[in-house]
Amino acid sequence: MNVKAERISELTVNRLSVYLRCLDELSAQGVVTISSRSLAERFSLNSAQIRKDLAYFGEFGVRGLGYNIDDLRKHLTSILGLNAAHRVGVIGAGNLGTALANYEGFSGGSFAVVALFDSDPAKIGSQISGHIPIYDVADFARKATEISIDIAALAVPAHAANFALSTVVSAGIKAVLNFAPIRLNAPDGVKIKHVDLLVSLESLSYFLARSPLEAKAAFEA
Amino acid sequence: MNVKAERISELTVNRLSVYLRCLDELSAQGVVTISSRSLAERFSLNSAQIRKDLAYFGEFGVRGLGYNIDDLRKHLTSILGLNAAHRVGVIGAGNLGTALANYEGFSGGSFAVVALFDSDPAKIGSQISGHIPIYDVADFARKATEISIDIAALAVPAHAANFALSTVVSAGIKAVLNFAPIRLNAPDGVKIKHVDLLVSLESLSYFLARSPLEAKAAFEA
DNA sequence: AATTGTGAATTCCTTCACAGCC
DNA sequence: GGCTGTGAAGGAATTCACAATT
Repeated sequence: MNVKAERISELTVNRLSVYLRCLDELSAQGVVTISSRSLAERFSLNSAQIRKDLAYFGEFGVRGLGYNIDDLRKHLTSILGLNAAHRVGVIGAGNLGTALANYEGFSGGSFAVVALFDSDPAKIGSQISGHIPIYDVADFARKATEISIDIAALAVPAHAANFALSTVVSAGIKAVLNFAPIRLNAPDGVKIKHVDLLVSLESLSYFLARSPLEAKAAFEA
Repeated sequence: MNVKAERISELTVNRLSVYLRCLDELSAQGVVTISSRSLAERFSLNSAQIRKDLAYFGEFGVRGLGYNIDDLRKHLTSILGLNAAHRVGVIGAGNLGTALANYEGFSGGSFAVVALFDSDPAKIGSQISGHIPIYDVADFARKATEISIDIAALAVPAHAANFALSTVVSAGIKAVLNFAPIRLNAPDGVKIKHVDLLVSLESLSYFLARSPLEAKAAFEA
């Protein structure tokens, strides 16, 4: 599948995911073909960027015509490893963990939250939405094998994140989505993606702090 | 404050946020001084990166000694615009919106969710955790002014995200945190940050799909 | 004529390496 | 001696621009 030996950058992979979602929507609208230019316009990207991103993996387009949407969707789905559904285990059955378990955005089908794990005896044994079980985090390794979890989401406070990480890593998990506002170091062979709300908010705050010029302009307008 | 006229990259700003949180922790532990090298080790970064990031804004260090932690915290807090608390309005009072309203990670104090907005009459008028009100999203502009919202978080399904964006933008909001899995285009003067769980998960999926190769390489080594 | 795929050019980001200072 | 601040070098990501193709 990976035609070029070259290492693919994370930025490229993230964009492929964005492209795929857009293609899904276009396909649902009955659009058959799209050019890199009109795809690029939807994300204010350069069209060469899109062609380069795709060209790492093969020649999916037709010169003069563009890309066949359903064909490209199949390729991207396969490249991103989305043919088989991934089974996500969430560590931490608090507000965030519960929201993840109920998140409708996953209904596309490639990801399913199959269990939550907590250390609170009051939560262990109950279920979210009547069908997603909450297990004891101490049983993570056994349950993860049993129910084939391949991605762990850490939805615990910062002080518990390192322990949660070592729990899932020693259970053999290779892919981790971390929501705790702390930088975790991935052991070799384990991929961690950080979703850090405080970084995002503080970056917005920086922008607001620096835009008095624009605010003033808007005020005078 | 911004000594250099140069434009600061988003990557730099994100890192400043990470540095600040680490400094807060060190300060709580009673550490007084830190060098760029030992700070860098905590994030597996290059120390020159940290010095460069800070040097955009001033000369905060002392040669031979490093940085005074409390001094640097004050500077970063000010640079990031965190002296005054930001008031966040959440559009969408579903699972995600509710989780945001209850999120303990904000308790640092710089951000407070002050209201939620929804279009569901069954939710409007009630409160989250007994103190955060849910208003009609149709009243957003009025309420936003009334309760001084300066950041909007979009916690709505993808199909509602564009409408939510135009609602908050026309109310004068300049900073938006978007959780909907769709790329929104920011109008001039408005900053949007995307928190896209599907992109993160699909990127993990890509890694999992490609790692048998690396596993094999590690085995052969 | 339109659009891809891609080498070359450019821009942006990171790292090196060292003068300057404590 | 140790560490910062920074110009220069190096590397990565993006954009340009055009030959190749339908």
